[in-house]
Amino acid sequence: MAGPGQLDREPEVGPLADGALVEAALDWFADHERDLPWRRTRDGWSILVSELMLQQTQVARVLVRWPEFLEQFPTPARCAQASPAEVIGAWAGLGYNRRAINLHRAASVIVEDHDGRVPDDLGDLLSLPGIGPYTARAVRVFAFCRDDGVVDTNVARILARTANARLSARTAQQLADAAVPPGEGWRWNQLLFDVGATLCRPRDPKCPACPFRSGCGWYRSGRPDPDPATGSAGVSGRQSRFDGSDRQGRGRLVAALGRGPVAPDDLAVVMGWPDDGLRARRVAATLVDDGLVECSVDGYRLPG
DNA sequence: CATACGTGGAT
DNA sequence: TATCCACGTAT
Repeated sequence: MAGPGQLDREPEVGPLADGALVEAALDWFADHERDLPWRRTRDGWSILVSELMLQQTQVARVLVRWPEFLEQFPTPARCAQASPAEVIGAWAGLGYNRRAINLHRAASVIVEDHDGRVPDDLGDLLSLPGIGPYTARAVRVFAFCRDDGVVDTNVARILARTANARLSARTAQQLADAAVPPGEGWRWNQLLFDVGATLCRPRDPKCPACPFRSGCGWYRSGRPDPDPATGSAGVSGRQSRFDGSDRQGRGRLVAALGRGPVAPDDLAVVMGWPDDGLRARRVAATLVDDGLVECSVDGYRLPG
């Protein structure tokens, strides 16, 4: 069935699924593995919390916050028993506060539907609030030693560059899964994270030091523009400005509520829009919708 | 499929 | 000082 269209088809098995390349990469990892504390546990809850934090926060800050959170909420049951306000408080400063609420809700589902243990079934994990394709597979691989491919933005970039193609989400996941050496899911995915973080950077990638260079389609063709990672599935693009955004006001309100309730008359000032009470109430309503904030005639507070 | 979502660091 | 960047999920 050879035809003109075949060359345009996305690959089903990429260059990473190659024995020699796998060996080179595992050797590289043995010498360059980052020493991160969550790599020393296989506890499902600890892994789940670390992955949720690492979605949005730099490693340096998670290093401090992860053990603190787990000390306060060492199990799904202890998290589910706490009030949303306590979990939001423990999340303070990490950003994307909706995820604190989702974590609290996920803990409740884990207690009620899974006997208090983080499930290892992909569908069960995906059905938990705040857990999508990345986190579900990360938990399966890093807590339960499954052989899934874990596609974050770094892995998505590696996949696109080695395949020298812009990939769809489906193809990226397929390539990632196909590349996992059987029985080596944990090591393989951790090493891809480290290659992405230290070598296969968005700009100025360190190709000469990369264990994948001999099989990398983009490198072998001379790294032409455009970078195939640009616009490939799972690779982050540009973002809107934060200063003056609704997000900024949401963050200010949640931070203030962590210190105590806010009266209706203070809302606009707290959110940073002293001359726009309408906007303040509108944006505060989105936080109420998210379950992050409660509102009454007395004012605003975190949900007890 | 494009956009909203937070905070801090890098340039 | 201003701008850009990271990070996956929900919708």
